[in-house]
Amino acid sequence: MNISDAAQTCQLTTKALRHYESVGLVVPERRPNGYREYGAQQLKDLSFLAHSRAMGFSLEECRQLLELYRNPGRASADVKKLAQQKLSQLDAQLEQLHMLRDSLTQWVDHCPGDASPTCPIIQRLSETDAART
Amino acid sequence: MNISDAAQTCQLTTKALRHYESVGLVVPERRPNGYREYGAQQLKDLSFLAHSRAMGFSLEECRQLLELYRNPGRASADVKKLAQQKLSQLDAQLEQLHMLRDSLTQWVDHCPGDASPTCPIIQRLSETDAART
DNA sequence: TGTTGACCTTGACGTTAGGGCAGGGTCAAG
DNA sequence: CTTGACCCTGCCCTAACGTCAAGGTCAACA
Repeated sequence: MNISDAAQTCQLTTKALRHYESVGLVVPERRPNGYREYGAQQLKDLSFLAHSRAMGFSLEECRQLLELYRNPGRASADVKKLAQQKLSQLDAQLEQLHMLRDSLTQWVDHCPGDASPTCPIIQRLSETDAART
Repeated sequence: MNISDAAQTCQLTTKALRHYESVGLVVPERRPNGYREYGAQQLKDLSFLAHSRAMGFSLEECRQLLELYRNPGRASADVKKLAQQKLSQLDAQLEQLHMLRDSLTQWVDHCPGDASPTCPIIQRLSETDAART
């Protein structure tokens, strides 16, 4: 299967597929004319990759997941560990973003939003250092 | 004030300050020897920038905020609009991350985490396309 | 047979917001 | 006069591709 068909099948772009090959994640065969030939196994790997990426895993994390996916002798504990790591990252990120959102929401609520220059948002951002809400 | 003192004062790095200058955000004077000289206004701008960055605004968004900050004739409505845009982005990102976290949490909960290769996480990631939780 | 248009190849550069390093100039203290 | 702590510019690096350019290949159609 050609690269663009493989890409469409797996909901990816041709550029992504070339990238995955360049970093050694999914390496297709080559036909005599130099065209990439994606086989059934590659297509499965690419789908797995696409789903892993969609779940927020980085390419390096995907590399580890893919290794486990390909290894029938894997231990589910290893998979779980990777997932839990990602979960921790997600939680940390969520906490951070929540705080930003809460602050920003308050600031927006207190901003008149009219033609006057007085604005609590600007004031907060310019405060040298003090108790900030 | 020298660049490293300015950086320390504003909780930034010298590299960041040089970067902000290179993109025209905060441009200090130069002394005869070529050293950057950060004045009171630059320090205020940099603090404002640091706080804006910490609130999740991109440098381009910071550029607009800085423009409003510097302009005494600004309308708070313009500031509010930028903040609301950022808020929308944050909400969208939070929603996305929440969904990821919820799915991942379920998958982790259902993974035995032992030495067996059977793992719902791997299974979910390799499903060609079906109803996924 | 020739030619077009759609596909494929590689390679280089752009993106964000700086980090890190190399090579070299400047300054203040001892 | 030297040493160490600064400062300067410029280049390459990050993640995960997107975009563009120049050129090779292929299948169909006149």
